[in-house]
Amino acid sequence: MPDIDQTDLEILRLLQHNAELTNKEISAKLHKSVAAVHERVRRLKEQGYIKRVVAILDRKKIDRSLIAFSHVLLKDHSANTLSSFEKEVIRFPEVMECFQMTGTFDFILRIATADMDAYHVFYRKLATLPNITTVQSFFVLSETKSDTAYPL
Amino acid sequence: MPDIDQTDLEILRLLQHNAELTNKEISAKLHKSVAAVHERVRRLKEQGYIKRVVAILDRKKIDRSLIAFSHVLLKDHSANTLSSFEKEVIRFPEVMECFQMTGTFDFILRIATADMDAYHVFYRKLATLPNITTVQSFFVLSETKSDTAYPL
DNA sequence: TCTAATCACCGGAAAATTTACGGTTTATTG
DNA sequence: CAATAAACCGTAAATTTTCCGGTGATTAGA
Repeated sequence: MPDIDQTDLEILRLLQHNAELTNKEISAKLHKSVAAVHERVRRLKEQGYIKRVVAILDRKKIDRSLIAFSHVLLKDHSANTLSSFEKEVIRFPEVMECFQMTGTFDFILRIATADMDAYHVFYRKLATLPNITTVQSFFVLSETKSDTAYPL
Repeated sequence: MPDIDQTDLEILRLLQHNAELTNKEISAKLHKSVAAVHERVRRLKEQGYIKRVVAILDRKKIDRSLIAFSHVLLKDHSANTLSSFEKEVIRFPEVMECFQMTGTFDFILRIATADMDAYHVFYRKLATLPNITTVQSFFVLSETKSDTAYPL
Protein backbone atom coordinates (compact mmCIF):
# COMPACT_ATOMS: atom_id res chain seq x y z
CA MET A 1 0.00 0.00 0.00
CA PRO A 2 1.82 3.09 -1.25
CA ASP A 3 1.82 5.51 1.58
CA ILE A 4 1.53 9.26 1.51
CA ASP A 5 4.18 11.78 2.41
CA GLN A 6 4.31 15.03 4.32
CA THR A 7 3.27 17.08 1.30
CA ASP A 8 0.17 14.95 0.77
CA LEU A 9 -0.74 15.38 4.43
CA GLU A 10 -0.40 19.13 4.11
CA ILE A 11 -2.70 19.11 1.08
CA LEU A 12 -5.26 17.03 2.96
CA ARG A 13 -5.01 19.36 5.92
CA LEU A 14 -5.72 22.36 3.71
CA LEU A 15 -8.56 20.79 1.70
CA GLN A 16 -10.30 19.51 4.81
CA HIS A 17 -10.78 23.09 5.90
CA ASN A 18 -11.30 24.72 2.53
CA ALA A 19 -11.76 22.69 -0.62
CA GLU A 20 -12.19 25.86 -2.67
CA LEU A 21 -8.48 26.56 -2.60
CA THR A 22 -7.12 26.53 -6.15
CA ASN A 23 -4.13 24.42 -7.06
CA LYS A 24 -2.28 27.67 -7.53
CA GLU A 25 -2.97 28.78 -3.98
CA ILE A 26 -1.96 25.40 -2.62
CA SER A 27 1.18 25.31 -4.73
CA ALA A 28 2.20 28.70 -3.36
CA LYS A 29 1.84 27.49 0.23
CA LEU A 30 3.79 24.29 -0.41
CA HIS A 31 6.45 25.76 -2.72
CA LYS A 32 5.58 23.33 -5.46
CA SER A 33 4.37 23.77 -9.01
CA VAL A 34 0.69 23.81 -9.94
CA ALA A 35 1.17 20.62 -11.93
CA ALA A 36 2.71 18.79 -8.97
CA VAL A 37 -0.17 19.76 -6.70
CA HIS A 38 -2.69 18.82 -9.34
CA GLU A 39 -1.23 15.36 -9.75
CA ARG A 40 -1.15 14.80 -5.98
CA VAL A 41 -4.76 15.87 -5.48
CA ARG A 42 -5.81 13.66 -8.35
CA ARG A 43 -4.03 10.72 -6.74
CA LEU A 44 -5.46 11.42 -3.29
CA LYS A 45 -8.94 11.27 -4.78
CA GLU A 46 -8.26 8.25 -6.92
CA GLN A 47 -6.79 6.33 -4.00
CA GLY A 48 -9.74 7.22 -1.82
CA TYR A 49 -8.07 9.42 0.79
CA ILE A 50 -10.49 12.13 -0.27
CA LYS A 51 -13.88 10.48 -0.38
CA ARG A 52 -15.77 13.48 -1.62
CA VAL A 53 -16.05 17.26 -1.57
CA VAL A 54 -19.21 18.73 -0.11
CA ALA A 55 -20.83 22.03 0.81
CA ILE A 56 -21.51 22.47 4.51
CA LEU A 57 -24.71 24.41 5.13
CA ASP A 58 -25.74 26.59 8.02
CA ARG A 59 -28.36 24.33 9.53
CA LYS A 60 -30.22 27.12 11.31
CA LYS A 61 -30.71 28.92 8.01
CA ILE A 62 -32.32 25.87 6.50
CA ASP A 63 -34.57 25.24 9.45
CA ARG A 64 -32.78 22.49 11.33
CA SER A 65 -32.51 24.19 14.68
CA LEU A 66 -32.87 21.08 16.80
CA ILE A 67 -30.23 18.40 17.04
CA ALA A 68 -30.85 15.32 19.13
CA PHE A 69 -28.95 12.18 19.96
CA SER A 70 -31.15 9.14 20.34
CA HIS A 71 -29.97 6.00 22.08
CA VAL A 72 -31.77 2.92 20.84
CA LEU A 73 -31.96 -0.42 22.58
CA LEU A 74 -33.22 -3.42 20.63
CA LYS A 75 -35.09 -6.45 21.98
CA ASP A 76 -32.44 -8.88 20.81
CA HIS A 77 -29.27 -8.93 18.74
CA SER A 78 -30.00 -11.51 16.11
CA ALA A 79 -28.58 -10.77 12.69
CA ASN A 80 -32.11 -10.29 11.46
CA THR A 81 -33.13 -7.81 14.10
CA LEU A 82 -29.97 -5.77 13.67
CA SER A 83 -29.94 -5.61 9.91
CA SER A 84 -33.62 -4.91 9.53
CA PHE A 85 -33.36 -2.07 12.05
CA GLU A 86 -30.44 -0.64 10.11
CA LYS A 87 -32.24 -0.92 6.83
CA GLU A 88 -35.27 0.91 8.18
CA VAL A 89 -33.56 3.62 10.17
CA ILE A 90 -31.40 4.91 7.33
CA ARG A 91 -34.57 5.70 5.41
CA PHE A 92 -35.63 8.40 7.84
CA PRO A 93 -34.54 11.76 6.48
CA GLU A 94 -34.21 13.07 10.03
CA VAL A 95 -31.40 10.58 10.71
CA MET A 96 -28.08 12.17 9.77
CA GLU A 97 -25.97 9.47 11.35
CA CYS A 98 -26.45 6.04 12.82
CA PHE A 99 -23.81 4.03 14.67
CA GLN A 100 -23.98 0.62 16.20
CA MET A 101 -22.35 0.86 19.59
CA THR A 102 -20.75 -1.07 22.39
CA GLY A 103 -22.25 -0.66 25.84
CA THR A 104 -25.65 -0.34 27.41
CA PHE A 105 -27.53 0.49 24.22
CA ASP A 106 -27.26 -0.64 20.63
CA PHE A 107 -27.37 2.43 18.39
CA ILE A 108 -26.75 6.13 18.56
CA LEU A 109 -28.65 8.25 16.09
CA ARG A 110 -27.98 11.88 15.37
CA ILE A 111 -31.26 13.54 14.46
CA ALA A 112 -31.77 16.94 12.82
CA THR A 113 -35.21 18.50 12.82
CA ALA A 114 -36.78 21.93 12.67
CA ASP A 115 -38.04 21.88 16.25
CA MET A 116 -39.38 19.73 19.05
CA ASP A 117 -42.67 19.14 17.27
CA ALA A 118 -40.82 17.72 14.30
CA TYR A 119 -38.72 15.60 16.61
CA HIS A 120 -41.87 14.27 18.18
CA VAL A 121 -43.15 13.22 14.77
CA PHE A 122 -39.90 11.43 14.10
CA TYR A 123 -39.91 9.81 17.52
CA ARG A 124 -43.33 8.29 16.96
CA LYS A 125 -42.29 7.00 13.56
CA LEU A 126 -39.15 5.49 15.04
CA ALA A 127 -40.98 3.87 17.92
CA THR A 128 -43.23 1.96 15.55
CA LEU A 129 -40.27 -0.01 14.21
CA PRO A 130 -40.34 -3.63 15.41
CA ASN A 131 -37.92 -4.99 18.00
CA ILE A 132 -37.17 -1.67 19.68
CA THR A 133 -37.13 -1.83 23.46
CA THR A 134 -36.30 1.78 24.36
CA VAL A 135 -35.41 5.08 22.77
CA GLN A 136 -33.73 7.69 24.94
CA SER A 137 -33.50 11.21 23.56
CA PHE A 138 -30.95 13.88 24.39
CA PHE A 139 -31.08 17.38 22.97
CA VAL A 140 -28.31 19.76 22.03
CA LEU A 141 -28.34 22.98 24.01
CA SER A 142 -25.33 24.48 22.29
CA GLU A 143 -22.64 23.54 19.84
CA THR A 144 -19.24 24.02 21.43
CA LYS A 145 -17.25 22.51 18.57
CA SER A 146 -18.27 20.95 15.29
CA ASP A 147 -15.56 19.86 12.92
CA THR A 148 -15.42 17.63 9.86
CA ALA A 149 -11.62 17.90 9.63
CA TYR A 150 -9.31 15.42 11.26
CA PRO A 151 -6.08 16.88 12.61
CA LEU A 152 -3.16 15.45 10.58
CA MET B 1 -36.48 35.84 5.76
CA PRO B 2 -36.54 32.95 3.31
CA ASP B 3 -35.46 34.81 0.20
CA ILE B 4 -34.56 31.42 -1.10
CA ASP B 5 -36.61 29.65 -3.73
CA GLN B 6 -36.99 26.15 -5.09
CA THR B 7 -34.07 26.57 -7.48
CA ASP B 8 -31.78 27.61 -4.65
CA LEU B 9 -32.87 24.58 -2.66
CA GLU B 10 -32.06 22.32 -5.57
CA ILE B 11 -28.60 23.87 -5.86
CA LEU B 12 -28.00 23.36 -2.14
CA ARG B 13 -29.21 19.80 -2.43
CA LEU B 14 -26.72 19.09 -5.20
CA LEU B 15 -23.75 20.85 -3.63
CA GLN B 16 -24.28 19.16 -0.29
CA HIS B 17 -23.58 15.84 -1.97
CA ASN B 18 -20.99 16.93 -4.48
CA ALA B 19 -19.45 20.37 -4.40
CA GLU B 20 -17.25 19.55 -7.37
CA LEU B 21 -20.15 19.93 -9.77
CA THR B 22 -19.42 22.71 -12.23
CA ASN B 23 -21.86 25.50 -12.79
CA LYS B 24 -22.34 24.07 -16.26
CA GLU B 25 -23.40 20.69 -14.89
CA ILE B 26 -25.75 22.31 -12.41
CA SER B 27 -27.21 24.59 -15.05
CA ALA B 28 -27.96 21.58 -17.24
CA LYS B 29 -29.85 19.85 -14.43
CA LEU B 30 -31.85 22.96 -13.58
CA HIS B 31 -32.47 24.21 -17.13
CA LYS B 32 -30.88 27.55 -16.37
CA SER B 33 -27.90 29.38 -17.79
CA VAL B 34 -24.42 29.07 -16.34
CA ALA B 35 -24.50 32.74 -15.38
CA ALA B 36 -27.76 32.35 -13.47
CA VAL B 37 -26.40 29.41 -11.50
CA HIS B 38 -23.16 31.24 -10.83
CA GLU B 39 -25.00 34.24 -9.41
CA ARG B 40 -27.17 32.04 -7.18
CA VAL B 41 -24.25 30.08 -5.79
CA ARG B 42 -22.39 33.31 -5.11
CA ARG B 43 -25.42 34.63 -3.22
CA LEU B 44 -25.89 31.43 -1.24
CA LYS B 45 -22.31 31.71 -0.04
CA GLU B 46 -22.46 35.40 0.62
CA GLN B 47 -25.68 35.06 2.62
CA GLY B 48 -24.20 32.21 4.62
CA TYR B 49 -26.41 29.36 3.51
CA ILE B 50 -23.23 27.63 2.40
CA LYS B 51 -20.82 27.99 5.28
CA ARG B 52 -17.90 26.35 3.58
CA VAL B 53 -16.78 23.69 1.14
CA VAL B 54 -14.62 20.90 2.52
CA ALA B 55 -12.98 17.63 1.56
CA ILE B 56 -14.26 14.60 3.43
CA LEU B 57 -11.51 12.08 4.10
CA ASP B 58 -11.67 8.36 4.56
CA ARG B 59 -10.88 8.20 8.25
CA LYS B 60 -9.63 4.63 8.17
CA LYS B 61 -7.04 5.55 5.57
CA ILE B 62 -5.67 8.30 7.78
CA ASP B 63 -5.54 6.12 10.86
CA ARG B 64 -8.67 7.14 12.74
CA SER B 65 -10.25 3.73 13.07
CA LEU B 66 -11.84 4.28 16.45
CA ILE B 67 -14.77 6.58 17.03
CA ALA B 68 -16.12 7.07 20.53
CA PHE B 69 -18.87 9.10 22.10
CA SER B 70 -18.02 10.37 25.56
CA HIS B 71 -20.66 11.58 27.97
CA VAL B 72 -19.30 14.09 30.42
CA LEU B 73 -20.87 15.13 33.70
CA LEU B 74 -19.54 18.21 35.46
CA LYS B 75 -19.48 18.88 39.20
CA ASP B 76 -21.60 21.99 38.89
CA HIS B 77 -23.10 24.25 36.26
CA SER B 78 -21.77 27.63 37.14
CA ALA B 79 -20.92 29.83 34.19
CA ASN B 80 -17.28 29.49 35.10
CA THR B 81 -17.25 25.72 35.22
CA LEU B 82 -19.09 25.42 31.93
CA SER B 83 -17.09 27.92 29.96
CA SER B 84 -13.72 26.79 31.23
CA PHE B 85 -14.58 23.19 30.38
CA GLU B 86 -15.59 24.28 26.88
CA LYS B 87 -12.47 26.29 26.42
CA GLU B 88 -10.25 23.38 27.40
CA VAL B 89 -12.05 20.58 25.62
CA ILE B 90 -11.99 22.18 22.18
CA ARG B 91 -8.20 22.20 22.36
CA PHE B 92 -7.96 18.41 22.26
CA PRO B 93 -7.31 17.34 18.69
CA GLU B 94 -9.14 14.08 19.34
CA VAL B 95 -12.39 15.99 19.92
CA MET B 96 -14.19 16.37 16.61
CA GLU B 97 -17.42 17.64 18.15
CA CYS B 98 -18.65 18.83 21.48
CA PHE B 99 -22.26 19.58 22.40
CA GLN B 100 -23.76 20.80 25.60
CA MET B 101 -26.81 18.67 26.25
CA THR B 102 -30.04 18.45 28.14
CA GLY B 103 -30.56 15.41 30.32
CA THR B 104 -28.54 13.28 32.68
CA PHE B 105 -25.13 14.46 31.52
CA ASP B 106 -23.73 17.79 30.41
CA PHE B 107 -21.72 17.21 27.22
CA ILE B 108 -21.41 14.72 24.42
CA LEU B 109 -18.03 14.53 22.74
CA ARG B 110 -17.32 12.72 19.53
CA ILE B 111 -13.77 11.43 19.66
CA ALA B 112 -11.65 10.12 16.78
CA THR B 113 -8.46 8.21 17.52
CA ALA B 114 -6.27 5.59 15.90
CA ASP B 115 -7.14 2.84 18.37
CA MET B 116 -8.05 2.05 21.93
CA ASP B 117 -4.57 2.88 23.21
CA ALA B 118 -4.86 6.34 21.74
CA TYR B 119 -8.31 6.71 23.23
CA HIS B 120 -6.90 5.76 26.60
CA VAL B 121 -4.30 8.51 26.32
CA PHE B 122 -7.05 10.98 25.50
CA TYR B 123 -9.24 9.72 28.32
CA ARG B 124 -6.54 10.31 30.88
CA LYS B 125 -5.90 13.80 29.56
CA LEU B 126 -9.61 14.58 29.68
CA ALA B 127 -10.03 13.21 33.18
CA THR B 128 -7.41 15.62 34.53
CA LEU B 129 -9.60 18.61 33.66
CA PRO B 130 -11.06 20.22 36.78
CA ASN B 131 -14.73 19.94 37.71
CA ILE B 132 -15.39 16.71 35.87
CA THR B 133 -17.48 14.21 37.81
CA THR B 134 -17.74 11.34 35.36
CA VAL B 135 -16.84 10.41 31.81
CA GLN B 136 -18.70 7.55 30.19
CA SER B 137 -17.29 6.15 26.96
CA PHE B 138 -19.17 4.39 24.17
CA PHE B 139 -17.46 2.96 21.12
CA VAL B 140 -18.64 2.68 17.55
CA LEU B 141 -18.87 -0.90 16.32
CA SER B 142 -20.05 0.00 12.85
CA GLU B 143 -21.17 3.01 10.87
CA THR B 144 -24.65 2.42 9.52
CA LYS B 145 -25.12 5.90 8.12
CA SER B 146 -22.93 8.99 8.11
CA ASP B 147 -24.17 12.02 6.25
CA THR B 148 -23.22 15.69 6.20
CA ALA B 149 -26.12 16.59 3.91
CA TYR B 150 -29.48 17.73 5.20
CA PRO B 151 -32.46 16.60 3.17
CA LEU B 152 -34.09 19.66 1.61
C1' DT C 1 29.56 1.00 -11.00
C1' DC C 2 26.69 1.56 -14.69
C1' DT C 3 22.21 1.40 -16.83
C1' DA C 4 17.42 1.20 -17.04
C1' DA C 5 13.21 2.16 -14.98
C1' DT C 6 10.41 4.88 -12.02
C1' DC C 7 8.88 8.83 -9.87
C1' DA C 8 7.99 13.47 -8.64
C1' DC C 9 8.49 17.53 -10.61
C1' DC C 10 8.51 21.42 -13.93
C1' DG C 11 6.90 24.98 -17.53
C1' DG C 12 3.95 25.80 -21.12
C1' DA C 13 -0.10 25.03 -24.00
C1' DA C 14 -4.82 23.58 -24.62
C1' DA C 15 -9.31 22.95 -22.73
C1' DA C 16 -12.62 24.12 -19.52
C1' DT C 17 -14.50 26.85 -15.98
C1' DT C 18 -15.24 30.96 -13.41
C1' DT C 19 -16.22 35.56 -13.37
C1' DA C 20 -17.56 40.09 -15.21
C1' DC C 21 -20.57 42.75 -18.12
C1' DG C 22 -24.22 44.73 -20.99
C1' DG C 23 -28.64 43.94 -22.38
C1' DT C 24 -33.31 41.54 -22.23
C1' DT C 25 -37.19 39.47 -20.14
C1' DT C 26 -39.96 38.77 -16.12
C1' DA C 27 -41.81 40.03 -11.80
C1' DT C 28 -42.97 43.54 -8.30
C1' DT C 29 -44.85 47.65 -6.77
C1' DG C 30 -46.59 52.21 -6.22
C1' DC D 1 -49.95 50.81 -16.10
C1' DA D 2 -45.63 52.76 -15.89
C1' DA D 3 -41.44 52.54 -13.07
C1' DT D 4 -38.20 49.74 -10.73
C1' DA D 5 -36.07 45.82 -9.39
C1' DA D 6 -34.82 41.11 -9.93
C1' DA D 7 -33.56 37.20 -12.50
C1' DC D 8 -31.92 35.76 -16.52
C1' DC D 9 -29.20 35.28 -20.83
C1' DG D 10 -25.11 35.11 -24.09
C1' DT D 11 -20.60 36.66 -24.77
C1' DA D 12 -16.01 37.58 -23.62
C1' DA D 13 -12.17 38.07 -20.44
C1' DA D 14 -9.71 36.15 -16.60
C1' DT D 15 -8.44 32.25 -14.28
C1' DT D 16 -8.05 27.51 -13.42
C1' DT D 17 -7.82 22.80 -14.65
C1' DT D 18 -5.91 19.46 -17.37
C1' DC D 19 -2.68 17.59 -20.56
C1' DC D 20 1.91 16.89 -22.31
C1' DG D 21 6.82 16.37 -23.20
C1' DG D 22 10.94 16.72 -20.88
C1' DT D 23 14.38 17.05 -16.69
C1' DG D 24 16.62 15.56 -12.63
C1' DA D 25 16.62 12.53 -8.56
C1' DT D 26 16.20 7.97 -6.73
C1' DT D 27 16.14 3.08 -6.91
C1' DA D 28 16.82 -1.80 -8.65
C1' DG D 29 19.16 -4.85 -11.10
C1' DA D 30 22.89 -6.33 -14.23
